[in-house]
Amino acid sequence: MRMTDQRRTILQCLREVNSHPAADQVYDMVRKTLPRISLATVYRNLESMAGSGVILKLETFGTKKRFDGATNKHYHIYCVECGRLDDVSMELLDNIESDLQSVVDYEVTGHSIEFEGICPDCRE
Amino acid sequence: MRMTDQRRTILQCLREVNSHPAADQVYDMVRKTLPRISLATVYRNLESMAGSGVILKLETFGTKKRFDGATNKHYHIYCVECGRLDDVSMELLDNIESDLQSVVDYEVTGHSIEFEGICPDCRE
DNA sequence: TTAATAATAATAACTATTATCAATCAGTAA
DNA sequence: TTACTGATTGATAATAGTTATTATTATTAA
Repeated sequence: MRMTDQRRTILQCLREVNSHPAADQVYDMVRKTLPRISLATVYRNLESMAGSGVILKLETFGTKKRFDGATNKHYHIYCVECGRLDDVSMELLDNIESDLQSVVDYEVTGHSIEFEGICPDCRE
Repeated sequence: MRMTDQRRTILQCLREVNSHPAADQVYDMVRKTLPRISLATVYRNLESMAGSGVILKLETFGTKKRFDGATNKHYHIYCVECGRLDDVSMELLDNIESDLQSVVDYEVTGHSIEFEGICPDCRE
């Protein structure tokens, strides 16, 4: 994988926020540095970096895919009012995968937990 | 909410399978009984029934929304190879919501756990 | 320096879903 | 029963998010 300006800038943007932006939001951020970048380039690179494990792709909230510059596994909470997504500082439940493995025919390879709720702002 | 043939048939189809079909799969099933039903009607009714709690909408796997005729809360496991989605018989972790509530500013209203893995068929 | 390869920008195409709207229907009330 | 009225329908256009295509540009290897 070649390190292009576009790829470097996308990664930089993702790493300097602690939100979990969708592709169009990353596009807006990156355009401040590279105004001529194509939206397709953003999608392409987010996808390939997620594939190689450099970033994390979150397919679990709302309709858009979200991306996360932090690759350490953690859980999330999602605001049902505004779509805001925050990290949750809760220790991982590692044992539930092996618990499940003993009762299911699948080969269990992972799990994720999403909480939902109403964020401080939306509670007025 | 008026009880139309369309609505009744959609609900019936959902209840008689234990898979978690997406809208287009529901459409295919329903058309065996009502060949002239519109895809939009299927979407419309799935959405309204999910809104009123008659069925469950699962927004968490892949790109399509999945629907579940069973409304009792339970966890799921998703095959990363073929997209198959199965119920998991594991007791609900009710306490994790209150655990989280004490460390987060959100008003926590729910949680879901998704496991992923490789289903028996895809392991060959 | 040239040939091969990879990545890009622009945009067309695609998939899933939602909105629009005239026609029809279900449920009630006479 | 029949008439009424708003809910629902089918057909289809529109939209949102994403992916594919393609000609062009940049990088690497020979």
